[in-house]
Amino acid sequence: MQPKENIPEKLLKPYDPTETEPRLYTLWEKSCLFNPDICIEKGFTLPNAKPFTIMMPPPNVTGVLHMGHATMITLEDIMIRYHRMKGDRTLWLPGTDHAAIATQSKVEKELTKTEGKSRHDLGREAFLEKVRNFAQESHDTIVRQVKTMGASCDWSREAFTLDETRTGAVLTMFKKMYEDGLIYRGTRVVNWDPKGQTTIADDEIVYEERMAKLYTFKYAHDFPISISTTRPETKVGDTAVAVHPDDPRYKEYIGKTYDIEFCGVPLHITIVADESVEQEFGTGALGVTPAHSMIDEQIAKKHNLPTIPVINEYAKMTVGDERILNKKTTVAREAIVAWLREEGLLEKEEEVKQNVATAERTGGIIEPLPKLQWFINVTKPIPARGNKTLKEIMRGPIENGAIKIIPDYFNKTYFHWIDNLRDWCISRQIWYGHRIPVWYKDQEIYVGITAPEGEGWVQDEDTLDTWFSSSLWTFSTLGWPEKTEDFAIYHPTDVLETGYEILFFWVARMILMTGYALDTIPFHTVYLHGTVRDGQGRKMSKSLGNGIDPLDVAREYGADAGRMALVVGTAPGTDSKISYDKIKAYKHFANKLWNITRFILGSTNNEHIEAPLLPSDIEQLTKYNEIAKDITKDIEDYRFYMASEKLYHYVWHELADILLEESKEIFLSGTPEAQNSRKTLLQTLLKQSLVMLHPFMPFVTEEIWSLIPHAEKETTLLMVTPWPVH
RNA sequence: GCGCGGUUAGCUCAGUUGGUAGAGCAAUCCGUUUACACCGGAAAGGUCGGGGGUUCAAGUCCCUCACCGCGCACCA
Repeated sequence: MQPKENIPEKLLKPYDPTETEPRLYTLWEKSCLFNPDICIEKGFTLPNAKPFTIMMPPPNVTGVLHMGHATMITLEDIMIRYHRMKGDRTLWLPGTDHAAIATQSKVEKELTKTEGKSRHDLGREAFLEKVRNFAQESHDTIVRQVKTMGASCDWSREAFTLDETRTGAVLTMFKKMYEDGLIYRGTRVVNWDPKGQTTIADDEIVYEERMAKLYTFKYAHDFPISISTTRPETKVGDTAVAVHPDDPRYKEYIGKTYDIEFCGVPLHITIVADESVEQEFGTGALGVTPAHSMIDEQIAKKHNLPTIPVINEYAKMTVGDERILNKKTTVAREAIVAWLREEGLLEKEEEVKQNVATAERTGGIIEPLPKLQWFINVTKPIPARGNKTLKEIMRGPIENGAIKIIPDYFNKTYFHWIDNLRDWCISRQIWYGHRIPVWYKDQEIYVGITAPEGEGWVQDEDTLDTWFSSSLWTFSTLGWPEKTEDFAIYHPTDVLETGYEILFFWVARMILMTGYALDTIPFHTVYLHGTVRDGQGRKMSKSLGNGIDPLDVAREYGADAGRMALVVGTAPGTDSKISYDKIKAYKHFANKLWNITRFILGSTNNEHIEAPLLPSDIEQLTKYNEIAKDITKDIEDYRFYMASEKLYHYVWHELADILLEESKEIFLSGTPEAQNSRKTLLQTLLKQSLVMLHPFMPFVTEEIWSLIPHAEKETTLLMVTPWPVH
């Protein structure tokens, strides 16, 4: 008998996530239980409970969130909800990143497109106003998306990398590092992006393989050595030719100097010997252009060679006659090749594959230029840290296991990166970001949080690399440099969950800043997720039109389904594929839970039943407890892909397919004792399953929880119901 | 060039300390008896990339080769 009149009406229809999810999120928010203080106040968390903290990697305010963000939100919410239910003092602090270059270039592009203006037409303040508006809109969209996915983060503590508190932290850190001699200003060849009109960091460069021509020629007829280059136009800035000291072909020329005229430009070339020159490559001789190549700059330094800049910030030539002066490098290249041909100096021309350095954000081709910039010295011993260098500070916690990276094979990649690390150029010639807190007056320099007293001080025009502020994230979010209670309780944080592609950009630099400023680590565990690809394994991109919008997923299938699809079968560090087929499967699963509930409520007349269990049913409960323990272990060990799959399997193929099916027979012809025992069992197993599924599928489980009968001691909100396994 | 992954059922991927392989999706057959067709049942499908080694025992450890992907560097 199924007395339908006792079943809540909505349970008689299929589960409807679109109606349920927004309603429940509002309910959760109203309860304020995303805030750990309130959890303590209401008695769901003990005041002396162990803290568990995750700082949400702040999404860039450049637009909307994609499936990668959805993965991040899902994994973090799983951990957070699990720990909250376990009774930990659980804080998940959300925020957004101003993403300096990315955001500015987006607004600039839009400005050019719609109004045909550049940022200089508007001026610094007016342009910044536009960027701020854009960032605000983008922020609001992002917050909506994060909420749609069910993230149980504490909005009362929300942070932005460019808000007042975070700016205070950034400026304080800059000053501190400057005073410790770790931040310095110097002229060095840097990666200049002519399109974005700014320097960029080494790891903001994307290499694109292209075909290029490698030209072999002599500077002049009376010059003894041939050289090869793909960039003949830079040769007007050459001050030396480097050869290997053991190369018999060139030994006799080492130390000699030559005065020549190269396409109308007088050159003074010294032949130097340098071990770094490969004898087998090209002619075995390297034309040294100290101003426009990082390698050449090093050679020039070693041999005390002069540096002659010949290319400006717009990638135009600054020397020569009308053939090349003020011409774009590419145009000048052709002019010089034509001249070489005319003069009969060109010996060889061959097609080679070449990696061209381009700027990640603008796509501009990088022009190495000598520029006066601010740098962080990563190899200077720091007395306050036992004379360790920043490189060593970054290396230490990974080496000694204080920070664990999951999966651990990323350790090697991490060390490899540190080994190749050069000083970090932190100044950017853009407007959106933290302006460098340095003021100049004549020969004087002032570094401070606020402008110096007195007349005539001019602030540095540049802003800081966006990763400078991101690297303070685990503690700037807690109010540092103020000695806040939050900081005392929640730092170091527990887990940093992010994509492996920003291991160096961000993770390493957080370790650097935290080690330097606080002499501790920012987090104990780094969980790296892979890139989410489409069903065919392609990266999701706008141009391919294969992106999946998390909001669409929530609307069509429910956020729960999207979350499960992102987590089941997704091992850390490994790229995963997502398709609507997979998402649909978990929508069906939510509905399965719904129907299981309907059956159980129908069979128990929607009453809470606590009857003695028959031995066979006790056995079922024991079996469940085993599985629950196993799943809890999986969660503790960050195997969310396994935990979620096991839960899915248990609910569908044990609880539904076996237990529910055999219950039908019991309810039809079993003894009253057997019936009551089974009713108790089913109710217990359903509730336990809901509890354990909650971190993975928070909405449908919370909704069912609100529809089923409970014992008096049970809490009304599933999200703060205690985890059954300890 | 240096380094890191991957190669397991048609597809996507699991396989935690070595004990002769698992899930989802798809495909096949049967079933609509009141939780659910967003369903149930059944069967099918893999010499775990090739080769070699260690071991009583290897997808799992070691060596080697091949292919795919990625990172870093070089890019005269």
